[in-house]
Amino acid sequence: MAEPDGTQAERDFLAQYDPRAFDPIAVTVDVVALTLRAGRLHVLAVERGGQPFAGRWALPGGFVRAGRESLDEAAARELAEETGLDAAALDRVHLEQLGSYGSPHRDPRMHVVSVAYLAFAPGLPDAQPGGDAAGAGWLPVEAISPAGQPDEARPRPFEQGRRTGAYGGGAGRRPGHDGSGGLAFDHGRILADGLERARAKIEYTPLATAFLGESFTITELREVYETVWGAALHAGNFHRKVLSVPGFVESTGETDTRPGSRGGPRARLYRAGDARLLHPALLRPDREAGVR
Amino acid sequence: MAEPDGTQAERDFLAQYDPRAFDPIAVTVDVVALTLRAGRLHVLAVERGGQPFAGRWALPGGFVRAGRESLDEAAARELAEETGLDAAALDRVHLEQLGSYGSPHRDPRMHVVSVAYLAFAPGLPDAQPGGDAAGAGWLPVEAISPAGQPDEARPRPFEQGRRTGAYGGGAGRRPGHDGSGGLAFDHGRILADGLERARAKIEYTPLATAFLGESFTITELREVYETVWGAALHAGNFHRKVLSVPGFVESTGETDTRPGSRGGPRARLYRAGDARLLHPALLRPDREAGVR
DNA sequence: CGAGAAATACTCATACTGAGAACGACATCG
DNA sequence: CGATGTCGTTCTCAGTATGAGTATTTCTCG
Repeated sequence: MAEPDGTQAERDFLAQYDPRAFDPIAVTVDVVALTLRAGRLHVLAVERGGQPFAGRWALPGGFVRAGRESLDEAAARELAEETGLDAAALDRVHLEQLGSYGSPHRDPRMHVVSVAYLAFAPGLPDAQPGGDAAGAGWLPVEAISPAGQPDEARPRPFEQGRRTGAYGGGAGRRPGHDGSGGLAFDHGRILADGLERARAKIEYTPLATAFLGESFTITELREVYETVWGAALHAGNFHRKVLSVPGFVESTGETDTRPGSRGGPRARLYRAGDARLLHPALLRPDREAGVR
Repeated sequence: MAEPDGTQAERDFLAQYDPRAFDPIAVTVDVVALTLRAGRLHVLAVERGGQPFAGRWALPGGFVRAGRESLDEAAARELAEETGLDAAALDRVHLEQLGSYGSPHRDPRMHVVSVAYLAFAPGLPDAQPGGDAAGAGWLPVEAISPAGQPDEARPRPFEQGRRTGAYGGGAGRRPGHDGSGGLAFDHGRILADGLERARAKIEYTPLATAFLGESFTITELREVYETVWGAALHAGNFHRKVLSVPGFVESTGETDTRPGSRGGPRARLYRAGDARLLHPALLRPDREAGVR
């Protein structure tokens, strides 16, 4: 970048655009962090301590530290604070910018522009309250977002062994159940946008693997797609497709040691390949052609 | 939305996050407005009047009016100011959010978060300086953005009749030719992101028609794709494809009256259909599978 | 009028997709 | 232990989409 002509520029600028007088807009980052727990899609949420929306769930987020961090850094910091993950664990989390929300009255206190981020995380431990939040936890998305699940019904019965306790972490109370069922501010909208982005993104990128551990079976990968898309997929065709797309997954040469829950052979294990884009893409079933 | 408990909240908030002391971040919108002129992709740019980057080209943009407009409204306003279009003409312009840019020092004066928008416009009249810009004009993207054109070479000779004067509008000077060839601030990066988004977006949406007038020929539509993608397409296959995707275009029943430049029959005319998404999509040639 | 160019249509080989079936490994139940 | 059912994996087959090339007709230009 070129060097500015500091003094002169600064004088002009500040005279015309004094932040206090003309531009009292706050900038925050909010994170839609998604993970899979017990075969259901969950989103990280915090319980608001103060007004407005006290006691309601909200997306984790906070103010960008002016002059000291980029938006990406702010999002990573907020995510780390709320999940309690260290840098190494965060490395395995995919984090991308989702979009910005800046209606003048989305926050009743002042004009706040929020830059939303979307995160895909493998199964994570219970969240922990960070910052000024009263509690934090993973919420099943279909419990909050009207657009949480696509039009379809639930994918299939799907009962995995482990605990089904959905509200992990901090508080034992269950805020957000005030009838609206929604998140604070416009976070319901942000979540819906994040979910749509996630559904679209796993079509043409290998990011579905970001929901899984180091190694996984094709069936586990298929369950990620089924859960995120909310639709059942043909197991045989999915298998063929995944193995035929170059760089999607690579074999570890090993076989799953865990016994299948209801019989069947031990599945082979794979790890994420080196592709950044899937070609050809895995398209969602239906999509009802054009018009929608 | 629920009603805030104003007073208490406001006290807490302001105590902790006084805009002046803790959060002097300015919020702007910048617009990557693309159009086709003489078979080449052009971007709307303004010549900077003051420091920093005085005399350099930059994307049109400006501060969001706190408490008075949303980000979308601010972007539409900036675009209207710079192009001089009225509301009716703007209606035919596609405008969508591109992403936000917030590195602490992207503007040397202070921390500025810029929300970038992407606009697709049909051939427009010369731009007019609006606001504090010294000049405004449509610049051929390959003249500025290193990533302006995809890896490929120029699509094909392509010489259309009219004036090739690229720098329309305001000033007769040609700023930006200081050796770097780039735009001010990080606008080169924003432009590159906008171009990539545009290339991707015309794959699965009918937005290529937004670069054309009310009615157009299949060949004109193909030229949009060729220009944006920077690659020649097979005319016959393109024709078959466009007509086979439901809702992409619909026939007007009429035939082009203008004589072809170098012979050939009069082409049939079409208008944009009602599809929002193309299915199946029109994929860019090659894309070199996975890894990239 | 003849050459060349362009709009559109057609052909053919190949690739990808959805649906279904086959087969063998494994668990659980009786 | 054997019957029964589940599940991972592979195959087959038909329908559809794609890339490349060619044919036909209608123009303009010289």
